[in-house]
Amino acid sequence: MPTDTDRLSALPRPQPRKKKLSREEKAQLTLRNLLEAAAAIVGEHGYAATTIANVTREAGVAHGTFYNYFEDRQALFDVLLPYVGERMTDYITASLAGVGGGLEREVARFRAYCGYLRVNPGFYRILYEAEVFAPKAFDAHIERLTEGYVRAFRRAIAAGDCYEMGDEELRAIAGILLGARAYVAMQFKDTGVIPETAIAAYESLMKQGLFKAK
Amino acid sequence: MPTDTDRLSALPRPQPRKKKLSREEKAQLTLRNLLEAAAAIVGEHGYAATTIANVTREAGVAHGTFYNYFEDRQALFDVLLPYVGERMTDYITASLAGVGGGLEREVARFRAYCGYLRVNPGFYRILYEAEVFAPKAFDAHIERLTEGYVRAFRRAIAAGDCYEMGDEELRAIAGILLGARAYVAMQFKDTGVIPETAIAAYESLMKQGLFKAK
Amino acid sequence: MPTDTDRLSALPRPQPRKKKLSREEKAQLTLRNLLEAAAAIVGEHGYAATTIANVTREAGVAHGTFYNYFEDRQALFDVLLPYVGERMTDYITASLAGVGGGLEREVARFRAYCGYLRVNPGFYRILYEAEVFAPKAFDAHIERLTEGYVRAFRRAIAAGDCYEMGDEELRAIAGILLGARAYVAMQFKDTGVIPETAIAAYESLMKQGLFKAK
Amino acid sequence: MPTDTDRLSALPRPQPRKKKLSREEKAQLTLRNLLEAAAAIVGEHGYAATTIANVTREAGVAHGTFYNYFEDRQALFDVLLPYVGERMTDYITASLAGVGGGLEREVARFRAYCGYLRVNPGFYRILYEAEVFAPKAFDAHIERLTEGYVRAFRRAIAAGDCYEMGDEELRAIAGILLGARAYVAMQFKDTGVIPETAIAAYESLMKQGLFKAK
DNA sequence: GATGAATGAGTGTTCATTCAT
DNA sequence: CATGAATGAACACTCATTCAT
Repeated sequence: MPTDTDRLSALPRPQPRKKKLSREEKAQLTLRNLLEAAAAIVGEHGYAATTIANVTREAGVAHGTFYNYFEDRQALFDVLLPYVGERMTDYITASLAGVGGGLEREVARFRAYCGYLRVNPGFYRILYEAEVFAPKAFDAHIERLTEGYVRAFRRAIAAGDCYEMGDEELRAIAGILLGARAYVAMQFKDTGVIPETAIAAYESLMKQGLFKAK
Repeated sequence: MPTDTDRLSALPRPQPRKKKLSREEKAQLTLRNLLEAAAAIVGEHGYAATTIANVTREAGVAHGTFYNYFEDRQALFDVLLPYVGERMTDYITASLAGVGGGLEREVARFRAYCGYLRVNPGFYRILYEAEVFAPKAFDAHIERLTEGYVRAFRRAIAAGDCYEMGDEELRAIAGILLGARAYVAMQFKDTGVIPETAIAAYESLMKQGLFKAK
Repeated sequence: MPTDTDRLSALPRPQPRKKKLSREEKAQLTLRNLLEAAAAIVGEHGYAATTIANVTREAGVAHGTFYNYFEDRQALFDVLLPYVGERMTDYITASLAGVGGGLEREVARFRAYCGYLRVNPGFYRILYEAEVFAPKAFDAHIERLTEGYVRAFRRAIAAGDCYEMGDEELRAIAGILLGARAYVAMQFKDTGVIPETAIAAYESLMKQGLFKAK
Repeated sequence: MPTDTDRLSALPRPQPRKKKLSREEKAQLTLRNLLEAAAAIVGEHGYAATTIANVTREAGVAHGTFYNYFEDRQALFDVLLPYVGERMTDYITASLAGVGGGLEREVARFRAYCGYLRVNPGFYRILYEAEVFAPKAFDAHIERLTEGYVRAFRRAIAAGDCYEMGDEELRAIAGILLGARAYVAMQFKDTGVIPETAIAAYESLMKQGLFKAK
């Protein structure tokens, strides 16, 4: 069954200018419609409220068509976070182009994440409910971000911007920063406003810690 | 309907000297049984798998008895996190008795939290799935912890252990620390081992931040 | 079990002026409260919505107390229409005191029925839903009214006011008049207004029939 | 949801010449089966005893299939009386073909109604319990019959067979006749025998009224 | 006789999944 | 491949009735 993540990266490809879509192109379009429908519904109402009937109705296809693209409902859930998660990291990567290193870059990353959430508020539910409804995808997502963080830290250490640490510690730090990000996002999920005080507090913590040396 | 949190705190009451339990005492016991059963099931299998039939079977009462104590399933969910959350904070408070202030105390708090999770692994799911299944209880729990953190920081600032900050920043910091705690817990939820490297990384972050001053 | 109709007629008896009620008086009061509560609930929401819990709550007694007065829910239903039906016929009988005979009296009866319904709108549901929920009581009520009608017709015939008819025909006529009454009541159950055109039409029908002789 | 009455009239459609039923034809057949099953059960045991499980078992379909055709149980109830009511009026209309006008026609109508009930004894419960379980359908049914009556009276008046009356009075008369019909039906619902005395009494009432002019 | 907690059978409704067309 | 009707297991919730206190 064609539910692997691999297939996702080959998905939409800005359609050429032909009018008639080939059979495979139509299939890709249907898959895309299903995923976008699922993203919209999960983002707004959560995984639990995301029924096959809802998704197919939103996607404009027949109920049974769903099962031509996904083994079952869980397969959709397992693939949804990778699908939207990639867009999120792409956005952040793009936002960081040209930004310096060390603290400045980390704060920019934090800010970019907040900005993404403001424009894509549904991403919050897709991500954080995934821990319950698509735990494997959630773990993979976290693992992917953690590894990205570790690489970034390695570069920052090499550049002398960051304190020396071993890989295990770096992974722990990455987890801490991801958690920080998540909870700050949670706090402003209702308002939708980027919380400047939170960003300032985050920056201060990154820069000097919380407690004075004795 | 008797599902308010208030009633919970009045729950067990070391029984008076009668052998036979009075009607009210038996009712309190039944409520306790239902809550403990729910905590066990949610902790192990999550809210979604927590059916009324499961809970009542585990509690040793009839199916319908559930509805003498809770308006509906959601009412149970709404009350479960307060019920177990109070035990968690009590445990941490007790663990901190006699511990000094500032960094040392914060690290001890982090360690105590990890220790509580190791002994009560179910708490993790009860807490973190609550964001999905009992959002109000979740928000209230976070708010309670945040306020506790802000008070602790205020004391640390007064003692000169902690950098000066306004209330808004303190709340942001509290959120960051709660998030850090959550994600570290998540990372070792499967192994159940206290992650000493994570504690060391946490301590280092609290002490000096992550990035060197230029 | 004490649910027979006989007991009803011995019910409340304007209480004497004693302060302390004797045991039996208290029991009679409770029975009365249960019946009035049931009448209020059935009248407003129908038999189907009339649960034991509702009735006892409205009557201000414990749930289990119900079963000291009625064998089961059906026993209450079986006794409710006799209870309120007697009040209705008493009212109509009183309204007819001093009214002449023949057509005039029948029209006054019709009018009195409409008047009773306006003041006791709940009676409509208690009566007409009884066909479904308390069929025996309903049949008995209809039989009682039918017999009353037959006696009245006999008197009218004896007085020369009414065409001659045998008992079977009189019973049929009684049914027709009861049905007419019911449907007219139904038509104005929402408005609550006495429908003068309907009364006029009824009178005309009683007086000359509907179709001209050829 | 396809529960509108409109769809009902389009139901059976003498099947085209295919042997295999098309998908839509099978769906129509399923809907028919559900309605006939419901009519049988409601007619025999009443709405209250009509469970989804009963209906689907009788119709020979799976429990869940019911919800492909009706939003919920109430939607079935709301559509049942229109479904059978149309058959009843068709029968009566057919019975009146060639019958004269005025009194003769009205008596024939009454007789036809009794005849329909004898052959379709379930109709009685479907109709008269509808006041409780499907009040909107009941009101609509009554309104439809009332309008039919008013039209018939208008014709009779034009033909000089019937006393002059305004529309409001005609509606009242229609209600009276419907009520009469209902109560007479009720009186012989158990025996199933057409009550010739009742028909004679009805005719006499229509012809000359009940009370002699003074 | 009053109380109200406990009981459990019964029912409506949902929805993922299948499969004939 | 697309369709959408059929399926049936599951589940939440109700409520009349019982009975120990």
